[in-house]
Amino acid sequence: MHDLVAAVAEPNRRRLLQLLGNGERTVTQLAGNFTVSRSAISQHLGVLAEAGLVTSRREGRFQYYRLDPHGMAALRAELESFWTRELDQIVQDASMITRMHQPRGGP
Amino acid sequence: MHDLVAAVAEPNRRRLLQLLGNGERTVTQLAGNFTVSRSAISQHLGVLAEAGLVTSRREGRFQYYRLDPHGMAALRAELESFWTRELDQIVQDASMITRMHQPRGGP
DNA sequence: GCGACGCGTTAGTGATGGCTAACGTATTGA
DNA sequence: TCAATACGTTAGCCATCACTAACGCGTCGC
Repeated sequence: MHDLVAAVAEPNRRRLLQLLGNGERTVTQLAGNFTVSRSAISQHLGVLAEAGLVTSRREGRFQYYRLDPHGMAALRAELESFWTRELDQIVQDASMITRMHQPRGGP
Repeated sequence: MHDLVAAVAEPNRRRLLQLLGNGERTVTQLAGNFTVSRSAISQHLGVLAEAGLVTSRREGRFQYYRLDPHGMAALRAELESFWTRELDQIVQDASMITRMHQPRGGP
């Protein structure tokens, strides 16, 4: 995977990271939350590991995956370096317009 | 493109959005910042337009592209909904560790 | 009208992605 | 020892991607 952002472009992988936000999980535990096969999840975890976003630990038959804080920090840094002040200004304009079109109690 | 985040997974497209953060640009103006062909840039712009992140306006021979505030807001919302409090906590742990390893004037 | 310009579109190609099915391996409990 | 469990790996398939080259179309200046 040529890019940290590309690693989280896949929705299932994003969901995996969110699940791992609650702590260590085994592959089977994680796979229980998806409709795709356990093999697919294992491969997604491999991608996330190669990207440095997760690490794993062996315990008996179980392979526990957890988030890698360094990798996650790097991802956050890359996202923030992308999201410049200019882009933020554009979004603020959008919320202005939204409020204009929905004057009562917008988000 | 099946996903807003996937639309910005491509580095050239991220760069396009950043360039458009400075205001409207023509295709040739944008393409001047890249090594790939103008056709490639045009296709990337097409992807961004289909994702609702940019709009375009015709003026004579020139096609001006600009950011779409609504789409950019949607992208921001999706990124923020992904980046939960749990993930943020993990990253804070990482910065703690970083400071422990580089005690003097870390980022 | 005519050539130069700005741009979109298309065809084609090589690479990559996501998935399933099947197999292999280590571990556990009986 | 044997079956079940947990997991990785592989092969193979189909879809999608990023890109270039080539063409076509509208627009502008002359």
